Amino acid sequence: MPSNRSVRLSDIAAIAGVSISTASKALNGGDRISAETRARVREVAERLDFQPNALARSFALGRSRTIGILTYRATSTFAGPVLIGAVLQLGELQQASLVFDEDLLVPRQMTKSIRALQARRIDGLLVVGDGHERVSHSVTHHFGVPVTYAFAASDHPEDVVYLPDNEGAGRLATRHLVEVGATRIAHITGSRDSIAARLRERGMRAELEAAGLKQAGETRHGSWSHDWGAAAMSEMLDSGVEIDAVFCGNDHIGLGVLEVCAVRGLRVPGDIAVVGVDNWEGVVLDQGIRRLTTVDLELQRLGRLAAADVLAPERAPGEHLVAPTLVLGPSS
Amino acid sequence: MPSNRSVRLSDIAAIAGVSISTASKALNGGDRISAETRARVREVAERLDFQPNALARSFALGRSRTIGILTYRATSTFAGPVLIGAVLQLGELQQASLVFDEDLLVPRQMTKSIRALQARRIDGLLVVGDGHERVSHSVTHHFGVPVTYAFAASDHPEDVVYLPDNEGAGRLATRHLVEVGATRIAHITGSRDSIAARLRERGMRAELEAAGLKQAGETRHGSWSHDWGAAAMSEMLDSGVEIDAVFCGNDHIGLGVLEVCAVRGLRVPGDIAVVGVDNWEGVVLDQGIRRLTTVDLELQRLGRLAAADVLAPERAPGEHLVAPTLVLGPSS
DNA sequence: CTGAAAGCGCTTACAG
DNA sequence: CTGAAAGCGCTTACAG
Repeated sequence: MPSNRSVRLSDIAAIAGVSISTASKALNGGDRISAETRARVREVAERLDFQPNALARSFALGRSRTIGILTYRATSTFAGPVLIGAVLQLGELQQASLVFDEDLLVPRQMTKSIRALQARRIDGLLVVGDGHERVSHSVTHHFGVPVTYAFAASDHPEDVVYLPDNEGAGRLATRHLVEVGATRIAHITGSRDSIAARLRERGMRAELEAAGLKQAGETRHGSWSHDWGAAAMSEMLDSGVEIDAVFCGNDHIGLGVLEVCAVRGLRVPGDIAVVGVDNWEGVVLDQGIRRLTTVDLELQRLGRLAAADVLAPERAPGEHLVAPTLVLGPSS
Repeated sequence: MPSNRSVRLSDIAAIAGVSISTASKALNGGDRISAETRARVREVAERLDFQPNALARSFALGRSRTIGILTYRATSTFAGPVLIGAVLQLGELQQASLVFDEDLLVPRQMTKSIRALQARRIDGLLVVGDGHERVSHSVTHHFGVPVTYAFAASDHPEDVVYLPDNEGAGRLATRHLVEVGATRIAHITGSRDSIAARLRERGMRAELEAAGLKQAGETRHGSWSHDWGAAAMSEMLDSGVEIDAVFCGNDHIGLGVLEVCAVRGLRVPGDIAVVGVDNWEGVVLDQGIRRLTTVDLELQRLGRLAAADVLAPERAPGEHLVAPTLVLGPSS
């Protein structure tokens, strides 16, 4: 029963026999107050289950405890986890989220969203993008409150930006393959134009070099699909390149590679070890059974970190890369 | 530039040469006011880009324009889209979301979340569950504001509940198969204990009956996996049951079925038409190319509808089923 | 139709 | 250490 619907600070003060200002200080921990007064007020507040009216508090302090979230395609496969991580993190920090899904490149829409967010007196703003491939116009200068970019590259170098560490993902996958004994590692990946693909490849190269290894064959660029993975793997095997592992640019490609291995009677990981990227649940798990070793870019955690950053007392400008994790499966 | 940071209603009033109360009435559309006064005030407000302080407004009206969201496993595959739909819908309605992810069955956690939400003076509450299989304890009586349940069965019959129409999904899939000419429709699905599985099957039965058809063979219950789909399909074909279509309880099963068809040289949909359920992007799409006809339970829309319901002036108690949609692919 | 005044429930200098 | 008072910026009866 919500019996405390209307317990006010003034009630607490009256019962404790102090003024409202003293009661306020007692509860909020100011310093010029006697220990016994504080204890008495707190005891009364506790007993009456006092919950300070958040509306009045916000009004008095000028802080809304609401963070704006400006999203571009919130429903896309990869932006979804970022958004969910953000709203969960904000909730844990007792902050509400005011979410607008807009295309940051359309000035008209932006203006409308920006005005609405300003009117709501948000305490900070989180911009959630749709990955590496798209640069967002910086909106930081429109706001007098902290702005953080998550999963979005901003065009302003002083902005605080959180991105997945795609290069780190390539390093992590490759180091793992080296550690399980692979020495002839091939690479099949997505579009040549993709920034993420390039970064993952670069990470692989760095790690190969560190291990004193050479890449097996040339990188095969194509699409991010199962069919491309299968086609490229077939070609590669037919070409006679000797390989004992494949680092795949994403999970779909990885599954295509696995399929070709199965058809050709190659044992995985005995003959060929395979690692993907994304840890995309629907792709990589079949009713809880994992089919592929993969690298998780930790997008939900990225959302959480970026959201917490908006409220952090100290914020460092520039890019923050979120460390990926390796998820072991039967393919390595 | 946020030059309007401190334009207040009193500024507008002063410039327009009216009192604050008159200015307020002019902007908020009260009736006892002259047309010219209203026009003049509005013109001034427009010119100065006046944005009423949402904090003051909330305080005066006692409405926070914030909706609480109580989630159980917000990050699960199916609850995610519901949550995203909800926060996007609320944003469009200018409502902030205060999200707590808690297990509704753990009283301790609940109590804490409920108190925090009450303290924030939320205007309404949305409970987001994790599907049909789990019944949530009703929390409605803890709140003096509207409570709606999304993707969650409540144990109180008067609660307002939004659920996917699993029976409708079974009907929709079956009707489609009938319409494309199937007459011997088999059913492979998940666990016998699953409520969703039972409802989908019931929908199929109803539609078969309506079409004057009999199900081909018995329903095969197993897991929701690709491997089960393949195994069950193989068995079924070996058993000699004549079939020209399979209604699959989910997409993974559907893909398993497709795989067996491919191996056995059965043309899809020429020899056998296949329909799944879920429209799970990673499963059913390969880089934009669809592999399966499926039924989409419209979970994101469910989240939107439930969120809008919290704020609706009239709310109908009981279950609201959200209509599924058919998504055509190459398998039917 | 218009405006003076009270009220929403806190916080925070400031005087005592 | 404590309390009276002003202030946060709106809305809303109510008197005129």
